[in-house]
Amino acid sequence: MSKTFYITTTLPYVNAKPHMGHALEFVRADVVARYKKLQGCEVFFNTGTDEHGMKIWEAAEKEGKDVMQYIDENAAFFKTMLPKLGISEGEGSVPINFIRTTDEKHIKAAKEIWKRCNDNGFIYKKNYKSKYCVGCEEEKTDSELVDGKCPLHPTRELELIDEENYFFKLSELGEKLMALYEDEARPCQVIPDSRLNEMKAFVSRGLQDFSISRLKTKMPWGIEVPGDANHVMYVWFDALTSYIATLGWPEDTDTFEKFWINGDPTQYCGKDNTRFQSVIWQGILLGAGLPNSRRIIVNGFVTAEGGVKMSKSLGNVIDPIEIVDEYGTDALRYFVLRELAPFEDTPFSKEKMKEAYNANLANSLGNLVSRVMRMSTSNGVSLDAETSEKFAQTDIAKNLHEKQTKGFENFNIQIAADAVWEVISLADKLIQDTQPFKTIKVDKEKGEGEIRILLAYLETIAIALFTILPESSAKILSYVKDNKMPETPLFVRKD
RNA sequence: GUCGGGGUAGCUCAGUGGUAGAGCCCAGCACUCAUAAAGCUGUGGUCGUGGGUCCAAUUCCCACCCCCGACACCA
Repeated sequence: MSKTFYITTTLPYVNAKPHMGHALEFVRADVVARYKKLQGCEVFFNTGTDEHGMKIWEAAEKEGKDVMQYIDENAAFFKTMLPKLGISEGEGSVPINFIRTTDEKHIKAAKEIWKRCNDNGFIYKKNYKSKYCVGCEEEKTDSELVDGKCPLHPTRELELIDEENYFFKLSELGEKLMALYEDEARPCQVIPDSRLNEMKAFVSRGLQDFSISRLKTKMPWGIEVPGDANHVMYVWFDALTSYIATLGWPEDTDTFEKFWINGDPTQYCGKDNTRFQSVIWQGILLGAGLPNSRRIIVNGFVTAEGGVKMSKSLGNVIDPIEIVDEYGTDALRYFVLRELAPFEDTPFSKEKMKEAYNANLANSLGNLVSRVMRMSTSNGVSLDAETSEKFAQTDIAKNLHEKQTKGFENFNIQIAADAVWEVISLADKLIQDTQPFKTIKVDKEKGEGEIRILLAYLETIAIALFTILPESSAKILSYVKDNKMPETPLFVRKD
C-alpha cells in the first residue's frame, strides 16, 4: 500500500442546497480518509464546490443576485455542512481541502490542462449544431427529444443553432480508455463492477468528440479559453480539473507527485456522474498526458420512500442537516454508512431513520454502553491491560478485525459496520448468559472478571467505530478509560 | 430495441449444488445490569413462473413475466 493517499468527492454544483446524496458521499469519503490515516497513510482529502456554468448564471439572475454573491452564499451551505457531518472533526480526522472552481489556483489549472490538451492535439474548433426549443427557451439534447420534437412543445419546430465551439477529441481515446480499466500497473478501477461494465460498454460502442466551450456572448460565466477571449470553457471541463488543482498542480509538482501520482487517487461520485469521472475525466487526463485516477467509487441514489426520486416538486426531499439536528451527527453517519446500500439506490425515510436509530443506536449500542458501565462503575471494576490484550487475541476480536479490513479495503463500509454490530450482539448475549450483576454478589472475583471482559468488548467496539462514528467512539473510550458512567445515554431513544 | 443487474420471511436486504439467513415488525420468556426501556428465545419463506441438466437446484442452463440501470453534452 502507498504511504500517501488521495481521496476526493465530486464537487457539488452550487445551484441548490446540499441533499442527502451529498451527505452520503462526504461521509463515506471521510470514513475512507480516516481509515487510510489509521493505516498510516498521509491522506489528502478534497472536496469543494463547482461554481461555473449556465445554470448558476441563470439561477443567480433569477434571484436578482450578483453571481459571485449567489455562489458565495451557496458554497457556504456546503462548507458549513461538513462539520455537521463530522467531516474533519475530532481526533483521527483528516483535514479537508476545500476548493472552489472560482479559486485562482483552480482557474490556473483549468487553463493549463486546456493548453496541454491543445498542445497534444486533442482540442479543435468546429461548428456545433444544437437544437433550441423556443417554447422552453433552452437548448435540447437529442435524448430529451421525442420524435425529434420537444415533448413539452410538440407542435413547435425546433430551431437549429449553429455556432463555433471547441471540441475535445475523445473519439481517439477509446482504445486507451479500455486499456486503462484493465491496466496492470495503474488501472482505473470503477466500483462496483456493474458500473465498470456500463462504462466499458459505453466506450466500446465508440466515442464521439464533445464540445468543451461556450460562446461568451451567450454565457459569460466560465473560465476563459486560453488564447480565445470569445469563448469560455464548458463548465464540467473546468470542474474536473479541480481534482488536481487542489493539489497545486501545475506549479506544485511535489504535492502532485506525492498524492496524485503516488497516492492512489480515489474518487467518490454519484451514479449520474459515472461517465464524467471514469470516461471523460480520464480522457482529459490522457489528453493532457497526466496519470489517470486509480479508482472511481460510484454511489447509488438516496431515494424517497418506495424508491421514488426525491424532488422538490414532490415535496419528499429530506434535508440531511435536519436529520443531524434531530438525531445527531453520528446517527446520520450511521444511517448513511450501514442502512443505505453501499452501491445501489436505497430509500430514505424519517420512519426508517427513527427505526434504525432506536434499534441499533439507542437500544443495541447505547444501551450496551449503559449497562456495562453501570456494572463497572458501581462495582469499581475497571479494564486492565491484561484483559484488553487477552481479548484482542480472541476469535471475536480477530473476526471483527478481519471483516472490517475486508469491508474497508473493498470500500464496502456497510460490511465493516455490520461486523461491529455482531460484536455488540455477542456482548448482550454474554450478559444474558453469565449475568455478572448476579455473579458479583456471590463471587466477587469471578464477577469482576466477567465485567472486565465486558469492558474489553466495549473498548473493542469503540475502536472499531473509530472511523465510522468518531464522536461515539471517543465517548465510549473515555467512559471505559475513566471508568465513568455516561451522564446522559449515548443515544437517547426517540418516541 | 440492445446490453447489464435483479426478483429470497409482512418490510429492508444477505447468501448457498445437498433439508433457507440477518435486522426491523410480531409473539412468548426474563427483568436483582441497562435509556418507564433496553435483553433472550421463537413464529414466519413451495428463494418470480414454466421447463431442462444432475443422485440432489433457491443456487447451473433455457424460455417467459416483472422491476431497475446503461445506451453522451443531465455540473
